[in-house]
Amino acid sequence: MSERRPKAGAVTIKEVAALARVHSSTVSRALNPQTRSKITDEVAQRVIAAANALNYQPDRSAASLRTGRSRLVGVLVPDIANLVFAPILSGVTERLSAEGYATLVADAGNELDPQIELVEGLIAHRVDGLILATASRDDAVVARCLERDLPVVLVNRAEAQSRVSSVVSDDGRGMQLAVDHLVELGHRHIGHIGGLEGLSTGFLRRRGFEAAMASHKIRASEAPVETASAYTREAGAEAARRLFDRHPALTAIVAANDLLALGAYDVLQERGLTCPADMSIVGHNDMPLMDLVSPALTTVRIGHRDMGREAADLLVQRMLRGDLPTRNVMLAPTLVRRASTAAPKAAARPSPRRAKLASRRS
Amino acid sequence: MSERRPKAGAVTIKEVAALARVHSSTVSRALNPQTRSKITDEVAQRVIAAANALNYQPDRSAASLRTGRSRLVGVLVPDIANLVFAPILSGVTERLSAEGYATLVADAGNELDPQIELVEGLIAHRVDGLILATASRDDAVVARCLERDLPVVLVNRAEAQSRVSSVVSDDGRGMQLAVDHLVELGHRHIGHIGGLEGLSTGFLRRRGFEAAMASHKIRASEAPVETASAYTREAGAEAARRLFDRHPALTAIVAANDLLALGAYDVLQERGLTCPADMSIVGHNDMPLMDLVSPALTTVRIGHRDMGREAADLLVQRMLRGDLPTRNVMLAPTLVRRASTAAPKAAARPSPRRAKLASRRS
DNA sequence: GTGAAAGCGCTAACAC
DNA sequence: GTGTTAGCGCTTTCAC
Repeated sequence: MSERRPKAGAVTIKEVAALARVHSSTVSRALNPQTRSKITDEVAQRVIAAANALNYQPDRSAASLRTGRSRLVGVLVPDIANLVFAPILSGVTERLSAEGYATLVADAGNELDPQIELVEGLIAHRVDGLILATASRDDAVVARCLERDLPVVLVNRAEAQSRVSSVVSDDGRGMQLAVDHLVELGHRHIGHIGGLEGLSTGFLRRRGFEAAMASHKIRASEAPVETASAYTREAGAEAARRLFDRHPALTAIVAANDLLALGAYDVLQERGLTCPADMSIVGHNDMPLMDLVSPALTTVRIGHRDMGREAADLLVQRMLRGDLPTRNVMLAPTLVRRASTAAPKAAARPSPRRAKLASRRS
Repeated sequence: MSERRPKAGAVTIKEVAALARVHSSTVSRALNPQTRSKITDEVAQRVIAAANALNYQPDRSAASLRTGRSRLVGVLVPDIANLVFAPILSGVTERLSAEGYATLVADAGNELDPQIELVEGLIAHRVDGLILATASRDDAVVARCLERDLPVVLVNRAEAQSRVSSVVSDDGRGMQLAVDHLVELGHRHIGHIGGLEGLSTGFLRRRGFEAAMASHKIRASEAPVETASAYTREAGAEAARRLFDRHPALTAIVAANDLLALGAYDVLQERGLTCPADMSIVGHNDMPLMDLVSPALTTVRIGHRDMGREAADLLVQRMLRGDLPTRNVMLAPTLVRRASTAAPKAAARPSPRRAKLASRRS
């Protein structure tokens, strides 16, 4: 018929059936844990022996066609080369493969159109579910999946309305930890390099920063915010420049993520300033290697691997039963104190309160 | 029949055919670029309009079952959380998705059994080909794929015998660059922290180191090697300790990769030594962030993203035509000079040649 | 408990 | 150029 070259070793269920001298449907039943009980032990053993002898692997695309379930899960990440997604992917694939699912990874960027296109491609492969690390606060991909009744779980970034389950870090709490730490060191003029407002991480961390500053009775005018145009070192540097230029009294920066913080490092260097002597900096994420940059970055640690695992668990449950309520899991972040934060220079703006707070440091 | 919940929007070819008032096979032909020419333009337009109206996506598992081709490619990485594999994956998925393939990523570790199991799983999904970033110098997974006539391309690590196509960096050349640089700075006692000898990277870089040292007429006794038990910072630290303890005259280290070099950093720190004043260190790979560690790491840069792209290209061609000769592509590495290398301390071992070489530095 | 038979959605060989 | 038909390999209903 076609010129398709049959893969050597692509053993079919019929060959196994012939070897075990049973019907192919019996082979199917014997090999499926769900239906194994319907078969005599003796026959089942014979089938299993035959399957092993031939190194039989059921064709999943045939099974998928028949059952409507592919045991394939799609994962969309905005940038596979960005270091924070590596541990997320690691957690996701670990858990999914343990549950018998294979993972289709798509590097989808931040634009909607390619994302939709990639999702359509994944749907064409009849994925049983989707994990999105790309979600915006109002995500069109989520809407599309909802229409199609395709199980989805969000990871790292959540939607504003909780239409689907998600696993994220408690971003507000993370910012409170960061600000508390700086205030404790004696800082009162703290700036924020914000992430994109369209993403939950950008939005909630900015709000968390403002709330945390307010909780210390610091006026908004002494808590300036500059929003970066992307989660990159370069965009972080640009925002840091604006912040430093407009607010020379600043003694500390809280960045919405580590890459933005590293951009601030670059600006300090280009201006001949040093961290933490001239400026304290706090990041967010604790990406790999943040303990080795110079100065080692004080940052809010998120358990990205756990986040990936949890998201995979949620998705597996949702794929098993479609009627489960959506769950929005928040993981607790922790502050990792390193060398990029210290008390502000005493000379900067002497004040009784300042001196008192500053003296607290060990 | 079954209790399978039909996915909303899972439009079949028959529905498209009904809407376009043609037979399903005509729809298939009209939508397939290969067979489109067999159809009248007018009918084709009608079919395409109907397909768009219904948002039709052909079921790839059905097509796969019929054609024997799944448009699925499996990628095996030894550690998805290891930063060097992120850019490789990025290049691979970029190129594969451009060619219409989806990528099944498996985090396979370094053990053979789980690797085989994962590959069997990928084969069950009827992948059209495999990209292995996991290969050992004599790889059992490759053997298995060869038996099954499954297209494979190796990336980053090659086999000793070139049974299949591969894309790797020229590891020997990389080591020559590293050693040349150190010798030029005045170093004569240079140690090597080697990678696993069972992997081409470990084996060829160690041999490259020895050859490069010999090319400078440095005796093997002044070019000691310690092999690390894994490509990790911790294993690098252990090997560095052995090297320093046994060869106190050493003034420089060339590590088989960046992580091992960072392990050497850790040992210098624990012994109160500084790099590059007391010891110069060169890495290999130029992973992300190596410019930001302290001191910024001098290292051999490999174009991992390009490597991934090339490997994907090779695989696509191999999947199209099975009779292509194997190709073993070597990418040229470059040396990135940063702050972790400098001339050895003049005091260390004064000698006329040493002084002369050292004086060369700018 | 096992066999027989149908059919998932698609494509390609074969008619006309 | 288009319709008809068969069948990819599997699972599941239906018979016995």
